[in-house]
Amino acid sequence: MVPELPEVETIRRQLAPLLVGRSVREAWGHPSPKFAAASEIVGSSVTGVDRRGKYLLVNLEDGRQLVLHLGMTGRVAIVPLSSPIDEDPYVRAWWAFEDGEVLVFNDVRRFGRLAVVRSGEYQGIPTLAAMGPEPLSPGFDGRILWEFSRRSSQRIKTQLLSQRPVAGVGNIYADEALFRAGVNPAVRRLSRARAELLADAIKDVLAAAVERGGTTLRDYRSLEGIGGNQFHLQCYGRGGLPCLRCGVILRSRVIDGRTTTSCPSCQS
DNA sequence: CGCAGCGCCTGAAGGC
DNA sequence: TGCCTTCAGGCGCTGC
Repeated sequence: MVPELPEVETIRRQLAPLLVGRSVREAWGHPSPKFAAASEIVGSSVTGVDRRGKYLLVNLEDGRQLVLHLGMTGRVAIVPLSSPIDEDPYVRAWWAFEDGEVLVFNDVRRFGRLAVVRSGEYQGIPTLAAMGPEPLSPGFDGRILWEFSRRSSQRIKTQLLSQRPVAGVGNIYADEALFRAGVNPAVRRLSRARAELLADAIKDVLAAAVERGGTTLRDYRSLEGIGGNQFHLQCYGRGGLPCLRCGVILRSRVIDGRTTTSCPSCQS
């Protein structure tokens, strides 16, 4: 639904070859402080596109980065300059390149945002500055989750969504990983053994979703269309339906403001 | 410093 | 059919 790590990574892979080497000739940002910085990179050229958690990092030749967060409903697209960009009321920013194509950032609900920073200087973007390790990197393992949970008073699901123990996990993949690891989303501490199970589940769930091009539910679209992971969800969105492992009816409830689905038996 | 609470947004879906 | 309410939710900000 919402772009989480697999969806942002899918977009990054599609966007990178389309942007690298191009120079911004003209740009516009919605006057809201969330988007207004778009025009600061006129004259800069793109050297690469990276990702940290759910943030897209567009590297510029002048040592700065355009940081994009898609929020819930954000989308990016590359379109010809001749397209009717102004007719879409939800375009929040665009960047026109020398060669006549335009990167468009569309976001109906304006939960997304963008920033232009000196490369790696994220003090103005608190979640990015405090971001935990990339889950598909060697720097992430069960010990990280175990130690974080020892120091935290929050429920494990809320810890994951904070982006601090691990990067890029949102509501869909938190529910999926907790289900597959057999961990109750409401617990506040993890045993070392359960932390290992949860770390492995996070890696498995995210890696599989990246391979499938992300999960397409309501809002997410990659540049090239839709992902395929929605057909492989075992827990998210299945409240009231039988657990695929044990048959007990899955329970949906709100934990710290987030709809959460879990198995009362497998995740006890 | 950690964390709870709140506000931001608007289309979709559900109730009557 | 149409109006009203509720829901979706990532993250920044504020204040304890």
